[in-house]
Amino acid sequence: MEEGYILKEVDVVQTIINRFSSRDIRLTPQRISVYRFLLENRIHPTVETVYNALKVDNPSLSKTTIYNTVDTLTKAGLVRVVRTGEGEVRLDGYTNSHGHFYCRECGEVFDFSLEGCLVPDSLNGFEMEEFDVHAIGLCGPCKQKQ
Amino acid sequence: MEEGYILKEVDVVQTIINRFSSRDIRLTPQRISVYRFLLENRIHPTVETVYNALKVDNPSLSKTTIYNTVDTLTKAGLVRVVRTGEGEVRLDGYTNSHGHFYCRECGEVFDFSLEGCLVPDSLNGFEMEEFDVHAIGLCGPCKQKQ
DNA sequence: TGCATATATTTGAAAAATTCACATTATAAA
DNA sequence: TTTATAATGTGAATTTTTCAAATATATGCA
Repeated sequence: MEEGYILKEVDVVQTIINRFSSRDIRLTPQRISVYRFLLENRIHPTVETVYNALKVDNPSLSKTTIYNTVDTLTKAGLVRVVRTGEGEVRLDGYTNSHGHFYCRECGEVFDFSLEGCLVPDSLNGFEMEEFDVHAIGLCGPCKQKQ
Repeated sequence: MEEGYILKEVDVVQTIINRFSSRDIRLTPQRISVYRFLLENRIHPTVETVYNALKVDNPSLSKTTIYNTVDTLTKAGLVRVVRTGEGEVRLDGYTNSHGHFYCRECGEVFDFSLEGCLVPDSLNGFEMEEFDVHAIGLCGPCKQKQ
């Protein structure tokens, strides 16, 4: 299965196991639940949101573990840390190329396509490892309410 | 004079006075020195860097004033707050359109042109207020050293 | 020039987010 | 099952940013 796309629910856990195994990431319940939450909830949650959601089923879960897991999965290319223009840290379990729009009214983060946005060529001699595009403004619903 | 370009040293203070006055920003020595530092030092400094640099001539300067000033000048469109992909807050006294490249080795931030990077059209009904592009990687010098 | 008023600065404390050290516990491989 | 290695959880520490309140300053007007 190609990575970066929405998974059928029944496949999720097996997919996570495969991805972790192929990257030599140890399988722990905490890591699986964090990654699963990100794959099944495309809401660009904060660390706090993930923590609160998973604490319900695992009261001993610690926030440090979320930070550690995000770090591990980010380095493995399975998770992206998105920083909104206002500095909030949001998590994304999908690492295919896309931009992020942050609504300053409701706080929601929306994905958008980066077609037409070419990587600049004025950086000769530089080695680009990440390329991020983000926008701030009002989303459709919030714009209409005004 | 068009805004957003490098100023001759002799013009800087008068330019700052004009820009502040036309935006009803009170002229205080602290604000002038912060903005002047950003215009004369295109190094995308941190708040800490600005604070340390200006403290030399004004020992009673407080970091809160830097934060307040950055806030005021950002809202007035004279300063940009740049957040590197790694989350560091950097300041930029130039608000014309350009992207930012962060070197993860030396920490320097480089400007690059955004020509060819079109604002996406897949956001119909949204109101875009800011549009930021940033990259992470190795700058030329750091790449060669490796 | 001096006064009045609104605004800015400073200080120290507080809050929020993230990292750290270390003891405990769990995973994976033999 | 055993063992070595690695991950988790705890609480404290660090870092960055914000806040409230007292003091000081800038600006407009007499």
